[in-house]
Amino acid sequence: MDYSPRSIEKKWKKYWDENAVYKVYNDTSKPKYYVLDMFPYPSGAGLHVGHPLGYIASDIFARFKRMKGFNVLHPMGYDAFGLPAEQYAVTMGVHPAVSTNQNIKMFRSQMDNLGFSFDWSRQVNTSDPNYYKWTQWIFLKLYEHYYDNDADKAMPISDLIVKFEGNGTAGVNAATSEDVSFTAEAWQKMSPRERADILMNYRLVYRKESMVNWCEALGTVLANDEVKDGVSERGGHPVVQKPIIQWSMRTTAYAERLLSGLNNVDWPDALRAQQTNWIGRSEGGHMVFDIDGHGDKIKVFTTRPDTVFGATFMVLAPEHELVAKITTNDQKQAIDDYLEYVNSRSELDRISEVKNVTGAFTGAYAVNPMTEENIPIWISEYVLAGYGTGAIMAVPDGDLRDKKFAEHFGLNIIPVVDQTMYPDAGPEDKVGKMINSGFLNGMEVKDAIEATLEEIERKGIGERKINYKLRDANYSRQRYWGEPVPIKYDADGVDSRLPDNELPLELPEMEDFEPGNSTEAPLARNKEWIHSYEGYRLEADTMPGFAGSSWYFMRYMDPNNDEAFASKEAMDYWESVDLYIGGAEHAVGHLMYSRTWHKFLFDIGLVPTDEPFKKLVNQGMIQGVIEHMYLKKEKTDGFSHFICARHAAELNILDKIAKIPVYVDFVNAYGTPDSYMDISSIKRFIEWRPEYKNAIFECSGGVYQKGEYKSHGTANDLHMFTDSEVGKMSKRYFNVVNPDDIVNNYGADCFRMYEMFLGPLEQAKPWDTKGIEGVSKFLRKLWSLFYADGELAVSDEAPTKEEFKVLHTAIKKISTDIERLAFNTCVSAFMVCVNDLKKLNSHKREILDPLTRMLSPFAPHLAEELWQVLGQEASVTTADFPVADESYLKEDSITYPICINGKKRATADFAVDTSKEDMEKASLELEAIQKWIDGKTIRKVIIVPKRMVNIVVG
RNA sequence: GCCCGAAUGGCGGAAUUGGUAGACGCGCUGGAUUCAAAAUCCAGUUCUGGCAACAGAGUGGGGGUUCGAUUCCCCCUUCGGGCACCA
Repeated sequence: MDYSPRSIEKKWKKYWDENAVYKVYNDTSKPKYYVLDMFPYPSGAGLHVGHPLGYIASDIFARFKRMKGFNVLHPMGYDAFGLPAEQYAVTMGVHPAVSTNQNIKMFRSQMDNLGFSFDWSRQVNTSDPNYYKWTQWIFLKLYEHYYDNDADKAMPISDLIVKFEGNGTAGVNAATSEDVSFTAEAWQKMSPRERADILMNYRLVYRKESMVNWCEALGTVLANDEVKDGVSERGGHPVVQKPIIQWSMRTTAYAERLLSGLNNVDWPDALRAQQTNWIGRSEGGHMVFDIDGHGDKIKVFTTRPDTVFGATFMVLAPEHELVAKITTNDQKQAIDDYLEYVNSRSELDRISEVKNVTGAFTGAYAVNPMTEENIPIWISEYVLAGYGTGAIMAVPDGDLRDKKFAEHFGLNIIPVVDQTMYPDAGPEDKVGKMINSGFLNGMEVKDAIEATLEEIERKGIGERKINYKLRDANYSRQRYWGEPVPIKYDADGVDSRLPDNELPLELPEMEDFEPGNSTEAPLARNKEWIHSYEGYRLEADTMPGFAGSSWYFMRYMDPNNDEAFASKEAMDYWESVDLYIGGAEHAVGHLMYSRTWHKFLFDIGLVPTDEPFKKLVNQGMIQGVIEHMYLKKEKTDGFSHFICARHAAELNILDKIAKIPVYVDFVNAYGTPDSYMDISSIKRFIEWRPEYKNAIFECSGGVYQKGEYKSHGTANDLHMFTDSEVGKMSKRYFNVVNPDDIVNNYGADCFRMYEMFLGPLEQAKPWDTKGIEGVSKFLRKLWSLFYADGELAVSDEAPTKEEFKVLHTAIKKISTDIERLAFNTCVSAFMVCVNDLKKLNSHKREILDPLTRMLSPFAPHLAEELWQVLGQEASVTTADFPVADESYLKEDSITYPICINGKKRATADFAVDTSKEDMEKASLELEAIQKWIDGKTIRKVIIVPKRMVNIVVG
């Protein structure tokens, strides 16, 4: 009988299905382990070989843990709401509900092809009303809480109202959008609308007019992490800043805990660094400057209070609220012109022209509180409205940007830090001695910072302050395909929540779901739905994609509960995710939002842990080979003109060519430095791209056009080198390898093992289809240990010590390597083991039984089949993972390298119990060693047990 | 500009706490089998010199610590990823 992966895999897939082998029960008698994959959004593109990498790794680990006696939760679901799903629907011209369902079916069938051990009965789908009911419910919990800075946790808004009624804002220390203060009496006198507005200032999800990233092409607001390089992450459309009334989530309230929590998780350093950067904590102080002739004051944030004596001007963000107030009549025109210029610029313009110095003078002056001197107030783009207070004290001597600004506009520069003692330091380094700085003169910068902070606190003109780059997340999307926000407004605009028993607030069916070209959301067009509640108007914006994905991992614990998002018992048992595997692209988006949600749910006692994901691993991308043809930018006699890549280099015209990607299978020897196209490949190319049917193809040997090859004299055929590089696997590079094809040719087991064999899980690595032969060969070899010459070969004979040694070496290596997720070396260990057994011609049951169990996480279908061949009844996935017996690994004697000054010069066998003295003596007497120590003194002899003998001579 | 990470044969990559560098696979070379091919099996494969035994060099480059460094420390180069006027 030959190894036939197709029939085996079909058979066992059916068996697993029918016997619900992977169904998980909340069986609290066993220790639990939770292995999670980042769930996919069901796009229409289908999987390529890179996608399943993380799923395969998590599946191997989940199966391993299961065999080690853990009750393993290993679920899968779909992130079906949100922009990508809706964009796909819009481009395909179908309803997102329809396309989402189709895509889910396709994903499911592709995943089923690979033998994953997901418990599909726990599947979640974020666009299912039974699921998003709880997304809305958690949203309302956020809405009903505020962040109490003193308690350092979320507290009910109802508590806050009690405080307002008693003492107004006195004694309230909470995270807010704006500082407000009022008395209890004032609170009593407020209208419902005024009170509602006040409370909004505290809620953890709040509605407010704020500057947002508006993407016209997508017709919606985007969160900061959805904007990359000034354009939308999805589609690369321009993004502008625009003031819109919309919902936000007060992530900033959790900034400090999001930062400190990173110390308690086992995550990759790169990811932690990225989140740390994104949070961007900086210590400094607030300082208040009087404005000459105005009652208003300007508050600034600075990390360098010590340099205040050198603050020779101030800069406000163009959007700063005081700009209009303080601008003098003389300067009004200049300021208006500048504001118009600022408004005309997109995010992309701002980013690409960072170096340009621009600004305008308001005509007003502030008073430097230390020097008492009047300093001019300017506005400029380089001061951001969203960070700090949107205003700075400018110290040309302490900050390069301030310096450039001062030089450009001819403003005063006072040196305040003498850094001559630190020749390598720049102005941004906090070192040097203070000069021209009154009471600070002579102090070191670090001491001066402290002294200034004490001084401003004493004077009452400022205080210590920690600032974060992290911004509150935009929570509204002016799109159709998302969770409706369960909030209604009365005629006065007073907001209120829907009661729990009205949830879910279902997304209405709409034929016309496309985004409008204004900021009005599609749901606003559905008048009937909007006015579902008599006398009220429903919120028309929907929630962003990250809403549903911020808590889905808790739902898997108890997916069908309609009393709670998950029962307390289920959560107390499963607790949190032990291992989370997914792409690094979610570093600051999904992972930041879910941590915030989780900390909030922890604060209000609804989840048992503060952090959701204990250990996290980013799987690396599997890359493809991209082959380019070189096309001259200018046509020749009206024809497109392709040129051999090497010939173009010889002619030195590389700057005059465009690279166009072609299907890799048009190219001979693709992926190598010698990849090239000949006439038959060119013919296939022309068939694919008829617009080039008359194009000229030129290499150093000749020219091909319209089916005719004209040699330059040499007899060579057309041989056009292409340009190979390794890069993303993507439709636009025509280099996508479909896992279904690989599975059809080699089987899922082979595909799984090969993906793991390619390299370390976390590393990017190129796909090479040829290499899979090695794994395929290994599987057939393994099969031949069970069936030799088509006959069942398993024998009940007792194995030799040598056979046991081969087996237990592999068990030891593989079980430690699975634990550290080094699956690539596991596959190597399997190969070594099978090769050795093959050499020993070993077909013994006592060897093959543990080998089969050990194989099961990697090649589950094949392992089941072999398990049955061995005469076992139940599924191998419920068997125990073998344990290495160290007694077989012990050696009677060990071969030691004998080194002279660290260089190996001989080897010698020593019995394990040989004393160090005897080993030293024997080593020095070795003939091969004698010639190396001849005439030299022996300084010492180092003996490292089980490793080596090193003789130091000199 | 700032913050991470990486660099090992022709290629993908191995190498627990510093202890025989190149496991395993691909590719390549030679051989067996075959009428022939595929498949399979065996042997070889870091570089230089040598028929060989063997010798020398060798983990991006330069320095250091050590009996001994792919591994630890300092400097530099290149590549990859992230952030980007954050006061």
